[in-house]
Amino acid sequence: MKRHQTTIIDIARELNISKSTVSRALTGHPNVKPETRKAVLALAEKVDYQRNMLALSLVTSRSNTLGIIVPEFLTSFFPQIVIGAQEVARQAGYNVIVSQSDESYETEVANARVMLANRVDGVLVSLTKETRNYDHFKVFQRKGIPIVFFNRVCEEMQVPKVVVDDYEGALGAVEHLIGRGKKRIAHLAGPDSLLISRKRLQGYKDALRKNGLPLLDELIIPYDLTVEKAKIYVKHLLDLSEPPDALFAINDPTAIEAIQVIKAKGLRIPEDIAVVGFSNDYASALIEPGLTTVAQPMREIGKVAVQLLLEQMEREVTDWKAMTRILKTQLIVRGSSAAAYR
Amino acid sequence: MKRHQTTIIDIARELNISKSTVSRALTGHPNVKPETRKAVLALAEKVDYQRNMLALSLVTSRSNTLGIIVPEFLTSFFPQIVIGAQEVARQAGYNVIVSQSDESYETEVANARVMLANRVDGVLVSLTKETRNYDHFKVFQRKGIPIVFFNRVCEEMQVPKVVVDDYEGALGAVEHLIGRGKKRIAHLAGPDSLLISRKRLQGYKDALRKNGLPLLDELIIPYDLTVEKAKIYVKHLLDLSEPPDALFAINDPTAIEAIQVIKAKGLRIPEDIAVVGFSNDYASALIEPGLTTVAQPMREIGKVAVQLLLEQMEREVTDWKAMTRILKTQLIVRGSSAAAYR
DNA sequence: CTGTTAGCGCTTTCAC
DNA sequence: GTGAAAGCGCTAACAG
Repeated sequence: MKRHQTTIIDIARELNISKSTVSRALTGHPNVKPETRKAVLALAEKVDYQRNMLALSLVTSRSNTLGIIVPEFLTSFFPQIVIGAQEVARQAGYNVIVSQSDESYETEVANARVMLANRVDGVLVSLTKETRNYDHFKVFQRKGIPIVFFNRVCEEMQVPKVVVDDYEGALGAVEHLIGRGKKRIAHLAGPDSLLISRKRLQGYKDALRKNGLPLLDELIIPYDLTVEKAKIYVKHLLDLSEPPDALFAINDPTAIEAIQVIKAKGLRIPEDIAVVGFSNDYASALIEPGLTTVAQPMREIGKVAVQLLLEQMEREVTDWKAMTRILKTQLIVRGSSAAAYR
Repeated sequence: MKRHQTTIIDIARELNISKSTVSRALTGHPNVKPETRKAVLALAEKVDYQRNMLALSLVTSRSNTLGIIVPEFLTSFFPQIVIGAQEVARQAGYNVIVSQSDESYETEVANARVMLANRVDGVLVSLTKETRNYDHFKVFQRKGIPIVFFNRVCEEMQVPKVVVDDYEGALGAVEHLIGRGKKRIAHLAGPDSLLISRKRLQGYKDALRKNGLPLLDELIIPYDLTVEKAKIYVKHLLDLSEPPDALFAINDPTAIEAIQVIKAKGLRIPEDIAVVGFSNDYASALIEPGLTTVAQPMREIGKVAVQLLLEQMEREVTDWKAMTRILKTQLIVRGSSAAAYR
């Protein structure tokens, strides 16, 4: 089915002028007689003319589009970041293509191809938990297309990154638990491939160390971030001969799952076992008890990432700034760690 | 900053053949000598050649892109639909551009423009709660670009629509409450502009009527779906001289807000007042008590919508099928309406 | 102020 | 099997 969309040629013919003049009138070029401009604008409006961005992109070799690749879309975390990103992008006159990789490396590679084929002017990326090879992103660098990582960043690439202070956040969260008198604090950690996992783990470890608590291997469980595994490992922890009296989870979905398991087992939160999560997802204020968590400024992450991207786009190709912007987190104390907050 | 991306001309020059041949080799045209093809493919791979979809789109006047316009991105509802939609779109070889309108009519109009300018081959739309004028979507029809509405549909346009059975869902939910012995059932309804609001309201009314319960105006409160208003109206209901013994909310965020307010007031759920929501958002299983709700098949909605869109795209322009696909809902009973389920 | 021309990267006749 | 040429819709010199 071949459609014919109205073009500047149609308008030119109708008005007996050249298409250049129509183009100029439409783009606000100064050198156009007011009446001519008025006539063009009126006709364009009348026939629902929409400038063909594809053709424009071809001639300017800029698509005016930014790509965003996120690992998943299940909780509100990444959608919130996308909202922030879209806001800044739109203000700067850019469209946004979003694709989610379903935590699959293959899909991520395919998504990167799509972005490339659609000639995005820049791309924002948060990696899947599977990604260990970054060739599909290095291509962007080679082609001079700016790339900015956020949240789940690629360490080996020298490009701008936006993260939160995972180490500080984790440290503060665990010290908070220690402050509530907890002594056997377990950590459900993320996969070692993700930098956020390692940073948060480090924060956990240093918090224990600083406060003279022993670091017990049996209380540190790295896992793959799936709900099913979370459930299994929490059960495992509770069944230890000497179970933990607190649990610091790598993220909120995990912490929430933990709370369900703990409650099902008839234990009291936070008296028997306290729980702290990470991110302050929408759901964390809703569960019972409320989840104490390290809040991340989601929208801000999206905004800053786009700003960094726009800055890169105005630069020369070779001049990559590999700075990392670290945003602050904030501990939000709720009932899962402090009975008074119930 | 002008970048040079590798083109078929570069490859042709390198191999001393014409760009036509390169094009043929790349697209799998039969009339290419095997060796030539092999050489082209090898070089393309080596230089990270990515076919420029913009140029392709220009010549084929198809962008291979579908647009999705959703009203918001705050809960998991629309993101889930997007996931389903992307899945089917990808399988059919289409990319997806997503934009969210922030429940703002203005933004929706802008988003529609973007889709048009980017020459999407088809568009999926769910309206904002503000939208009363549909000119920005009628343009698609006039230009012969297929459009499919889902969830929040436009009644006055003769195009395919995907909805769930809001009437049946609401009816079943309210009858469930009646079955639990509730007699003064309030309804926090959505704005009258949305068909889903009216359908669900109708289901509510008919359920009361069928069961010989009075229809009380003071117990029906249409509102604008904001969290703040939800809170105010729930408080208002609880302060009535004769407060309701159950609450049917237009959606889950509203129901969840209601539960918070009711608990804060020290009333028991479901004994003093039962609550039922709509959609089965991620959070509804997490709150305490669990929220009884009318589950919608989110991913399925996205999938079916894209299927309908693809069907339209294979048709002649004029031949619009205005069928409405109605998907089934399922009542999920949890503690907010039935103590036994706690 | 306006028209003419060239060209962005690609596919697609039409020749050979 | 391959090349030459035209054209998708638009902008950007270059002339007038």
